[in-house]
Amino acid sequence: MKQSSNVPAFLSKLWMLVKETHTNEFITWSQNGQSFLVLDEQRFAKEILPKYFKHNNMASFVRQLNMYGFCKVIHIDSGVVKQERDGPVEFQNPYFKQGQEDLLENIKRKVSSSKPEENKIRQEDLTKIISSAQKVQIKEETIESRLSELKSENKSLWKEVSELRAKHAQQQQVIRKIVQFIVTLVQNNQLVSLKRKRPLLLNTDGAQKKNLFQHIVKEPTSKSLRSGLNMYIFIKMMNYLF
Amino acid sequence: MKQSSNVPAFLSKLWMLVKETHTNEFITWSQNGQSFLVLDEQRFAKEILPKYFKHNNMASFVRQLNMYGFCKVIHIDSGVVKQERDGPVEFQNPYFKQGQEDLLENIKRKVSSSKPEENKIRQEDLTKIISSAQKVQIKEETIESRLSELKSENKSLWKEVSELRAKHAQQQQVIRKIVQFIVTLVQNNQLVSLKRKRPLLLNTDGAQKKNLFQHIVKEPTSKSLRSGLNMYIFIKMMNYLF
DNA sequence: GGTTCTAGAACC
DNA sequence: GGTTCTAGAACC
Repeated sequence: MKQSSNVPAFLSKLWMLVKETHTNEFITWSQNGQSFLVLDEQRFAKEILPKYFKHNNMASFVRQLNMYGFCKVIHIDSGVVKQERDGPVEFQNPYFKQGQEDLLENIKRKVSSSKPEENKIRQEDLTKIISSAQKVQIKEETIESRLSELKSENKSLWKEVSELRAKHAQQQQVIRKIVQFIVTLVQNNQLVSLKRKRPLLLNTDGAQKKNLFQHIVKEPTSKSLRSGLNMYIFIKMMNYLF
Repeated sequence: MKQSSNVPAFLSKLWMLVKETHTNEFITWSQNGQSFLVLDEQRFAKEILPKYFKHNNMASFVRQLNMYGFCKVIHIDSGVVKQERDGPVEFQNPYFKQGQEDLLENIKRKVSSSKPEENKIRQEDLTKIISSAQKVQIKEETIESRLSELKSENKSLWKEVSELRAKHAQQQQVIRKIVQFIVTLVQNNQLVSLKRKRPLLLNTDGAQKKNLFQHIVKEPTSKSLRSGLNMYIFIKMMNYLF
């Protein structure tokens, strides 16, 4: 089989109508066979149409033609649209040509009302967009909240760091003063009464600790430690401390 | 003047067509005067229409009727739509009633193609929505970035706080050890050689400082300070420090 | 997929 | 605002 089963009823009937000679008084091919003409619209509608279709309205016939992609051919005379009254009506479709019945299968009926779907899709899309926008907004609010918390925490932390640094500096000062106080005591020979003889430890492992001492005591300790005895007391204390 | 100047040409012509007796063969009021009938559509279109309008097409006439809110009246017989072939066509409009010409001014022509505007508005709205969504997204990214920075800063701060606290505790320990060391020295009477007699200051203003001492020295200082002389040295040191 | 009524849109 | 061609949409 060729295409007859694939062609809608309307196209088959139209093809027959245009081709059949006994209807050529009302509907026939145009001179070049590229379109067809309806010669007497009123009689065609009332006498011919009901023989092929379930109506006798030209409007319904035209609706079907448009449905299948047929367009009315506008006649132009010298650049001016000239639609002569009661003249023939001409319709054309790129796949409706005289002698080329095989082209009919290319004519497709336009899908019925795709717009509702499009509108629905648009509404769905809008709904999705709005929904996701709300989610983004909520997320943003959450982040803003978290940001606010972090800022607050940060502020507290900076404050604590500042206070701790101050405390640290203060304690450093306290330690320095304590050591200086002891050094002063030693320098004033208030501990001379202690007469024990012990080896000077500074020469053995004091080198490493000297830096630590100097870091704490502004005054160089060397002056303070002339006496081996004072040095002994001092080193004992430092060993005790660090 | 009443309403004649406010009524569109089509409505005036239609009113005239329906009212005039010489056209009643083709177009006239229905029996109850609530609608009008076109009795012979084909002859009406070809013979009457061109006398009143610039065409002879029933379709154009119907298009205008729809444009002005007229609706075709469907005839129903015993629950079934019965559109008798070649029967009269009936149209109705709530403001087109026999004998009530004053109602005509209420009939408004439907606005021409409001849909393009709606579509444009929709597109504009969509554009705005998308634009604002992008802005929100950019804002969110900025906030996320700021949040990340803050988190990082926060982490560093927590680390520094931790370190400072440790340092503080360590220094506190150092100070405590220093003081304990000195107290030990005093307890061992290594400073007994200093024989100066001085009043005991503790009784005068030592009360406030006692707490401070106890805070630093774990061992109660009272035991360590049995000797007035040792007490003197200790207080001197504490005065020096704080 | 066919028929009908109404509306959109371009052009006048 | 009017006319024309085409399309939407409901109903069959």
